[in-house]
Amino acid sequence: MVAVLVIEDDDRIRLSLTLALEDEGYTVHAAATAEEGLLRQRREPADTVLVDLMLPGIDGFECIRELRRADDVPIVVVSARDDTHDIVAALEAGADDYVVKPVATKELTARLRALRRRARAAGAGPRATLIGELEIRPQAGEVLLRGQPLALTRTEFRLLCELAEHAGQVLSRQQLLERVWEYDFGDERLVDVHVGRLRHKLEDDPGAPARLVTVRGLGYKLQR
Amino acid sequence: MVAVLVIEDDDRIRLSLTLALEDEGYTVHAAATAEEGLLRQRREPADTVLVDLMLPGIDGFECIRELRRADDVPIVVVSARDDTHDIVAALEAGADDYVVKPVATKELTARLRALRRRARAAGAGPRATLIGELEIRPQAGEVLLRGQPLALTRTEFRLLCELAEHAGQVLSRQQLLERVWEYDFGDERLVDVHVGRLRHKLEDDPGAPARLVTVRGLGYKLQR
DNA sequence: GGATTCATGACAGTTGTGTGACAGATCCGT
DNA sequence: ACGGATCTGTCACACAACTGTCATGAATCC
Repeated sequence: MVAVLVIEDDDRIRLSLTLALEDEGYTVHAAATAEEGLLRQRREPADTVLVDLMLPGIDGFECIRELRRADDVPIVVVSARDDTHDIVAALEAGADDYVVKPVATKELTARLRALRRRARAAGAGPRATLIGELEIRPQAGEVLLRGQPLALTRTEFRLLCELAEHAGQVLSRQQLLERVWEYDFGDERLVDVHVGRLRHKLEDDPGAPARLVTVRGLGYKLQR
Repeated sequence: MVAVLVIEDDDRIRLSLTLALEDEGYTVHAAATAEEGLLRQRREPADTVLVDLMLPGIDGFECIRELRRADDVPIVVVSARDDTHDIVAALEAGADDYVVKPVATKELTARLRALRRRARAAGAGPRATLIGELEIRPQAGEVLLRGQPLALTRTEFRLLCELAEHAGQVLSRQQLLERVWEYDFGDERLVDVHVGRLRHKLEDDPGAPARLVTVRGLGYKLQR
């Protein structure tokens, strides 16, 4: 299931894009503002983003830069025919491609396919996600707590990613060893140590963990 | 036997979905309201849920969020063709996929198969179940009493699971020893002690047990 | 009333978890 | 290549939580 995020303030254009893309078999996430689109992308990342340049509030350029900050999801800009200057600026801001209004469905889907193929060839990884007050950006290799970046080591980062991917579920030390360290056997206490170190960085009170909790006898769990 | 829960208020659509799915070999749990569906899913979890967005009382979105809270059962949304905004909202609420009315049986079963395949690949575990006011979530390693988490030890948790799996039936001390402790022999009084401890955590008045009752001469039983 | 069954508090041994110390590995700038 | 800083994995110890046993007394049965 391929998902496309459409950020477009004009209701009629947004709806027509949505229907056209759905007819082509895409799952469409629609947003009327950059803010809404960015939030949506954080919570449930699409595989490609289609963004109009003329938006109320945060404009298209800023929106592109913000999307880029999280990961390298392919971005297609939608612009008016004569905005050549804007198109250049958008590509500079980080967009990958553009289409001009009025949008021809055939052309749009062709470009989306091309972009996705390129992205896949480049080996696209997992997308950024938000869990509670934690934002994880695998591409950028960074984690934000309430918007503030956390300085995590690589192991801590991978451990957190693994826990985040199964947020709300308990992961055993064995599972974590296998997935984070790729050890098929080994000392499970290793996990404890790194969990402890991670807690010092992401818990307000490491003595009473609220986010990364221990489930005695079972393992660890990242609260949703 | 694969079970699908269908939550749909329109009698005709519900019936037609039920018949279509049964023809495809699914076991169908049908519910006309979100309340009924949620209850049903807790008591007798299906492998996939099909939910209409327009429901009386608790609406489809809330219903999706509630289902998600318990476990990661695949959820498919059924919506009217032009509810694109609603579809987006539903996916945001935690749905995995959607189909639009009128539902084509072929498409529906294809999507169900795809979802189930994905769920299996992700290694789905046992589903959450509800017994009276008790909710057991094996994946999250937690038990809720009226929505409040209970701090159970591992033995207590396993004992409760065993009793829950046969809720309403009496289990002898010997059976519990074998299944929870994997002792083929041993002191049956051990069970008494742990039942007592469990009662302190899940009975309102441990002196007069209402949920975990003893059947003198036979064993213990968890009330449905 | 005596026998049986069950509930419970106390207790000691066991297990599970958190953490600080440390030495080797790795990274990085010079 | 060198030296310092950071990171990683191991270990030992402390402490808290859990477990199983036992003794005692209450409830129930015959």
